[in-house]
Amino acid sequence: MNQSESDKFLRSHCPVANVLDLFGDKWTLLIVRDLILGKTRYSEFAQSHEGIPTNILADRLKRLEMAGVVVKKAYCDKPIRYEYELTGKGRDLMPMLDAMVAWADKHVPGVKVFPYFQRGNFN
Amino acid sequence: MNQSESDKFLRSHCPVANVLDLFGDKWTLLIVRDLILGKTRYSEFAQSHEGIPTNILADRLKRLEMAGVVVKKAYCDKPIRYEYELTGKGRDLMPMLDAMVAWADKHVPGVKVFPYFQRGNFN
DNA sequence: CTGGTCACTTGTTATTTGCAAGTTACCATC
DNA sequence: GATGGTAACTTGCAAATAACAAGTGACCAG
Repeated sequence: MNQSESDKFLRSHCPVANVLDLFGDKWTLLIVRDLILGKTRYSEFAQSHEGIPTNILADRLKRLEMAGVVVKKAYCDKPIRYEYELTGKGRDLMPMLDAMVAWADKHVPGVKVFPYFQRGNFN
Repeated sequence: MNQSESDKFLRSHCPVANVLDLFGDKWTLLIVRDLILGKTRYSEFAQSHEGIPTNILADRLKRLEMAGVVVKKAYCDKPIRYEYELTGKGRDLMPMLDAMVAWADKHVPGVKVFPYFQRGNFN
């Protein structure tokens, strides 16, 4: 999708709205979180505690790939198997996740911040 | 809602998942954005460029109020009219919005960062 | 008493989600 | 070589959610 094409579907030129167009749902950023935590495979994402439905997972991975946030590579030829990893664009989401973790840590009772996300690990 | 009650509905103890349970949709953070930009009334939120449907707006304001992110006050008795404003918990979302703005500014072509959100205005 | 504003609510249709099951392509064991 | 298992998906369908249009109630102004 080039810029003029994608422009046709922009809700607005607001940066917040544009982030929400890609990440504004209950699952997409959980996949990004898993990628940051070192997971790379479909089955690993599917096994995360929140229990993402597999059709949603496949759809979100496709969208993230199209958006250039992740890349899909074959890690095995026979049988063909894939792994996913964050691009630079994807890794640049870390400050956003960091801010989310900080907010939840302060305001949501009962959350457990896993070590990787503890404040200071992002930059 | 007390903690034991809310715990029953937690998808997980992950901070990211908890933020998404409240803000993981296409509209909620746009209302927060508008509040940060100084808007306070239902009609002002409804007039924002993205065109939020009014039933969604009413629903999201209710959820934000229940979550303690905004407070609703009468600014007029006859006829009774309300205005909304962010609580401390709501203002603490600013680093998250800031990170979203920074990401979009860097990675989404065609976004226009309004002055209030320019890097350095948050703290 | 007619028209207009504000803050919603209601009804209906369209879209998205959630869940279960099925598929394809292999490898490993009996 | 039949049975079972894993990985990475896809498909079908019911249920939940969202979008759009219209309606409501309480006022105020001319």
